[in-house]
Order: sequence, then C-alpha cells, then structure tokens
Amino acid sequence: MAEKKVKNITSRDQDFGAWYTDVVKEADLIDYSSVKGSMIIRPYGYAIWENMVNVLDNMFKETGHVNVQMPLFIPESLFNIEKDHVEGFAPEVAVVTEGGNEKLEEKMIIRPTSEVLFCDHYKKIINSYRDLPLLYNQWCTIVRWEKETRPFLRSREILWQEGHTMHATEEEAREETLRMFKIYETFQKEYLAIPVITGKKTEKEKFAGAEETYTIEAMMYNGIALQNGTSHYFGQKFSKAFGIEFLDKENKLVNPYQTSWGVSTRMIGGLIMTHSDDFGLVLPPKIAPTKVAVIPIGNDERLDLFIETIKEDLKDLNITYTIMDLDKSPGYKFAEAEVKGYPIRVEVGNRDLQAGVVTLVRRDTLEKITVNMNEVIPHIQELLDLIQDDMYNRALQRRDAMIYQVDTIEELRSSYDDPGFFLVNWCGSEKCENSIREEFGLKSRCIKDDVTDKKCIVCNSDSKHSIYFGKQY
RNA sequence: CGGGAAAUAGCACAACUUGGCAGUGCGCUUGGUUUGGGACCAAGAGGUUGCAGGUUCAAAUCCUGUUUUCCCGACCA
Repeated sequence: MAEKKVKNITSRDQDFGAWYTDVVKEADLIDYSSVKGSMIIRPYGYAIWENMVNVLDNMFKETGHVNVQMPLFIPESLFNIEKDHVEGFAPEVAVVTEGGNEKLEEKMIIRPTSEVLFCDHYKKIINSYRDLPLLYNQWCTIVRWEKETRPFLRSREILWQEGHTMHATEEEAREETLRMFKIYETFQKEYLAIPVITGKKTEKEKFAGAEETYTIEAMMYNGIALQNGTSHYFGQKFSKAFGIEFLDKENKLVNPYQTSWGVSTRMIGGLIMTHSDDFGLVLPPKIAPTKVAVIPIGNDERLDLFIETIKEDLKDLNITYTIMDLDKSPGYKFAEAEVKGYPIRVEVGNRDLQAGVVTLVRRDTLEKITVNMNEVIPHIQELLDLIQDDMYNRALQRRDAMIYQVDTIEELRSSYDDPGFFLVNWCGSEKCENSIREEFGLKSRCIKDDVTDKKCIVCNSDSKHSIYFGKQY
C-alpha cells in the first residue's frame, strides 16, 4: 500500500482547485500554450478523448446518424437570423474582421456552435418529407470567448461533437432529443462510471434559441456541479427563421422540427473530478487507454518469459497494456503507474516467480492481490469489471450523500454552504429562481419532476416542480 | 471584466530588498553498479532571466507597457 504522496500533487481535501490542475499536469494530459484559454491536449489526454469518441461515434451511427464537416466561419448576417440565439451568444463570440490584409466587407464569426450553418445547408437540401429525418453530426472545435478558463472544464477553443437533426413531426423531434439525451446518460454511467442527474433546464438556463434543453448534471468530489452534456429541442424556431420548408404527404408546405445535442472534452474534467485522488488519475477500465501496466522487478530470464506470455494473452483478449521495463526503481514505476491511473498493475519479481505468483494492484483502491501465475488473465478480466462497477457505486454513494431535500427557506439558509445539491420545491417563476441564486449563490441545475402538493420555498405559492440547485464550475 | 499572486535551464526554486561573472535540486545525456514504494557513483549537456520599451558605465534586479498562468469574484448556450 502506498504511503508516500506523489510530491507534486496538492492534497484534494486541502485545495481542490490546485489538486485538479496538478493531476491534469502530472498525468501528462495537457500542457498550457501561449494562447490564452487554449490548452494543448497531449497524447495521453487525447487517447482518453479518442476512446470517448469511438464509443460515442458508434452509438450515434447505430442510431442512424452520419458525420459531416461544416465551415468554421459564420458570416455575420447568417448568424443574426435567429434573435434569441444571437442574444445568447453575442457576448462570447470571436469575430474575424480582416483577411489577406484587407478589411472584410462582412465580419466573420468563428462558430461558437453550428446551428445556423446546419440550417443554411438544410434549407437547400430539404424539399420533401422523403428527405427527413436528417440526422447529422460533426466532430469539431468551436470558439467561445470565455473570461476565466480551466483545462477541460472551460476553454476558449472547445473540442466537441454537435449533432443537428431535422424531423417531419414534432413527435419525432422530441423523441430524438430524448434518445440522444439517453445515449449521453448511458455513456456516462456505463463507460465513465459517472452517476448523473438528468432533467430539463429552466427557461432561464436553457440554450439560446431552444424550446427545451435537457441536461446531464454530474456532481464532482467536492459537491460542485458540472454540466456534462445537453440535448435541445428547437421546435420550428430556426426552421421558420431560416425558411426551411418541405412538402409533406398531403402536399402541404411545412417547417421541419429540429434538435441539437453535444458533449465535449469537458467530460475528461468530469472524469478526473469524480474519480481521481491524491496519487493522481484514476480511470474507469472501459475508458482507460491503457488498462494494465506490467511492472517487472529485477532481472531474471523467467521474468522475460513471463512478460512474453502475458503480452500475448493480453493482446489476444484486446486488453490494452504497457510493459514498464524502463531502467527505474520499482518505486518510481509504482508511482508512475498510479499518477497515470492504469486500472490494474501487475507487479512481478523474483519473490513472486519463486512462489509461482504475481501481485495485482487495483488503482482505485490500491489494494494488493496475490494470484497464481497461471490464473493472472482470468483475474485481470474479472478485476477490470469489478473496478468499473465499484467506481460507479462509490461515486453514486458519495453523490447521493450530498443531495439534500430542503423544505423551507430557513433550512436552505442554514445549509446552503454545504457541498452538494439542494432539492427544493419551486413555483416555476424566474423571480424565485433568481432569488435563490442571489441569496445563496446556487444555480438551478435541472428539474427533477412535477410536484403539486407542496409550496415554493421562496414565495410559498403552489409548487410546480421539484428542482436541483447547486454551485457550478 | 474586477481584486490578488506569479513568470529565471524540461520541472521546482535561489539570486531581486541594497543594480556588478546567472546558481542549487530534480530531470536529461554517456558509462558503470543496482532493482518489492520515486536507487547510487562518475563524467557531461542545457540560459536572449516571458516579451517590448525606458533609466544606468552596468539590469534577472529599478520604472512603464504587454502577454501568459494560478487563486478569489462577476460572467458562463
């Protein structure tokens, strides 16, 4: 069991913010660049993203979506077509005013999201109900001029995925919004081992231009909320504003119904702040680029033989691995394996070989397990599943312990500073939502469900919803 | 965008107060010895002190501006 703390990582309980940046840096996930708010994602960080992309991209394709690539620039006039959308994004867009040494006649906005580009294109290619549904997705970067930036959590240049779909009927579009919402939820639970709270955003918090926004809210180790994905239902707002029309089966000209949905590398930040510890990164096996680290200790011919065998076995089972045979002391390798968050490490030296065993160490608990040499592989397989499940369950327990049902404003007043989410009854008015935000610094996360037999904790009129509030990143 | 702190070798820092040869530790390279919690010996390499101006015989050091990073706040589909 590790006794010594990795020297360059601040303790998580002492200073959560410093701990987070330390882990991100020490695990070689990113480097800072000379460009404010634009991080360099290094190979190990990018490998985590690639795994996320692969899983999600398959899920998108299985549900009929295809990938496209849209322009980076949006002419100002195009951007200005939908009023709510402009108002929401205007404060944070970057604008190109010059090109080739000349002032541009029309400013070009660097996409902060691509709704208008998709709509501009859809207008041309949608003519008949036979063209629908149109299920497009793109993997790309976008730019939002954020003032405070943090690696993965909030950057100016954001690496993400945005799906944009058009449907013949409202029902279909609503189904799509929820289908993708569900895919995000499943992905985060099953692959990232992050328990999430899901629901609708309030009018105040929804996406600029959307009719409804569904959100995936995760709670970090310190009780802070992280919005880890959204799915929007647009109705016909954009299709009307952009004049997108098609002939339906009755030969009537109608506007299609639209959705959009996205997740970004912010999920990597969520992954870290949910699972990692003072020794470094802890990754769930299903998303870890390297699942097993084999650490040979000392020199021995039998050791080489063992390494060769285990390499073959792991390769056959498609379990990614690394052999840490660098010329470093064992302690160095253990610490290195921990900071990188390899889910399982296999320690093997003379002592083990003599006894015909190897030592397995789980990264999540740092528990050491001695197993028979010829049973290593089944143990690894079993352990990978167990770690995945245990990580989810631990995160779930911790989160649930930090959700507080609060029935009166006095209760909230005495507990609002506690880390976590507060479940309150709310009348649905923006006034009461704002008042909770102003007095307690808590933002609404999402609506849990409809409640009618309770009173709003602020104004005491009939409650409409049970809703989560929390501090956010 | 407001308040605070910082930037010196790849990393962490010293030298700055009181201007005068740019240094220490880790890491890196080479050779050797080692190996169960961040090994040891020896020999090396590595610098436009973030950037741009100014003051001065002389600037890492003093002054001005600027960029980036971190912390707190505001903002954040």
